[in-house]
Amino acid sequence: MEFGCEVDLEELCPVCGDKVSGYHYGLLTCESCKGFFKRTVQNNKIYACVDKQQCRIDKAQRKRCPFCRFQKCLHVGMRIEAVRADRMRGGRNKFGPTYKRDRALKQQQREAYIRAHRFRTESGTPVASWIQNGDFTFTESLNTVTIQKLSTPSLQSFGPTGAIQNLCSSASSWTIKSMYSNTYAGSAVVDAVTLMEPCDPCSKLRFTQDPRMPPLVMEFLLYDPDELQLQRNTDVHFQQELTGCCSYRSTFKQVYAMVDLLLHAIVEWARMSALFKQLQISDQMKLLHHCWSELLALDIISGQILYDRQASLLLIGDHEVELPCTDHPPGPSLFDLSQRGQALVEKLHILKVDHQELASIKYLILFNPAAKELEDPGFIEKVKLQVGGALLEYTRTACPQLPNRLAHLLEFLSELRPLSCLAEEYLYCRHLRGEVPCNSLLDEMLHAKHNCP
DNA sequence: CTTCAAGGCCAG
DNA sequence: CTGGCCTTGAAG
Repeated sequence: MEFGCEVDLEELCPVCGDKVSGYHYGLLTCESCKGFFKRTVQNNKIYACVDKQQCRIDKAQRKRCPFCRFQKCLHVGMRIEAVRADRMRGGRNKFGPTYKRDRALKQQQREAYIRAHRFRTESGTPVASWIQNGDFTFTESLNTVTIQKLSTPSLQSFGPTGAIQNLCSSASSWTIKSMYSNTYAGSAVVDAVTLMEPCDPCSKLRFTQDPRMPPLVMEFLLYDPDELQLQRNTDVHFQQELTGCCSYRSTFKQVYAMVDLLLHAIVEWARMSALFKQLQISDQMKLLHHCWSELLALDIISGQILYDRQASLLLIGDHEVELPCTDHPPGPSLFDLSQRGQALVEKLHILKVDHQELASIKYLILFNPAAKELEDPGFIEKVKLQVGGALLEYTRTACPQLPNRLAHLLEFLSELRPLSCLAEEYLYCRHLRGEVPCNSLLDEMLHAKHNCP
């Protein structure tokens, strides 16, 4: 109420743009499209388009072509299987949890918006101007996302769908899980809470002055752990763990300790994310097991970009590890890895990538619907699209002279992947030789990848 | 108990 | 056939 022109994030029906009346058959739609979809499916209706099957569907014209209207219903993600074959009334269906998460996601979006609003108002930026800029166009990606790929309306598919199966297995060793219950007592002694306390907003306030920064990107930036926080913890860690450790193997011991420390930071960072919290624990683990090496590689590369870490050295602050070139066993060498990493660092330097972009890219890596056996890939896909949309919005406004900037960032991502695979292979080779400390987070990550078929 | 997304009803 | 409003009933 404090701002008369408060932008209401009121939803519009993704089919026709009319006012939404609630969740119907998988997503927020208006009452009329709900009824239309129900009638079509219940009565097995087959429509035909008299034109080119690409009629525009809006509130005024939605009655004109039921064929295209139904196509659009399917395209935006309305679910045939949510129409009950037995016509039973009342109660709840299996989409209940999906609706709940979607609501939470939207709530998160609203909060980010309000926070952004407050920052901008406090920093004296006229509010009205950026509201008029349509700062929230990226949220449209939520509505236009195709949840289910249905090329043609198939009205016969009423049978049990089994689309979401409970494939969850809890057979692995779960160091992450123990972190989840706050009883982790592994080798890397890290106070996980202090590691991830939100950064002092003032230190990043200068970034929030830009009135056009998408709220989601600002949120990512504000909650991105910074170098000082990591360093504080590594100081403690190294004093405790590595004093007097200067034998020839200590270099690798340090690498593993550092990797483990970074992995802890990564897991904690993810866990603190409001978007990530919406997922079931099993999906959280699957995502982390799937992308840990990419996030690790990105962390190391980001350190060089953002904090100008020395190129030939690894990891954090004062605890840099010198790379030996005499790394002869089979598999990739640390030297190879650093060479390839360096190439990517160069690339990011040329791109002049900034903290906002790096913080957002981490979410693109984390929310990867390609991770295996996810319970709710649809939600993860949605988040990915949302993050991508916010990043696109950000790059467009921050760098209007480079309209293809997002494509370059995504290209970087596609090049990061093979590097992270190589790094994983490297660590796995060393793991096979018994060099990776048991019960470490790294140990768990390597097992999760290589034990699962 | 309340919620809210299903199905049902019926004037237009 | 449409779409606004009503009834239902499992989940929380």
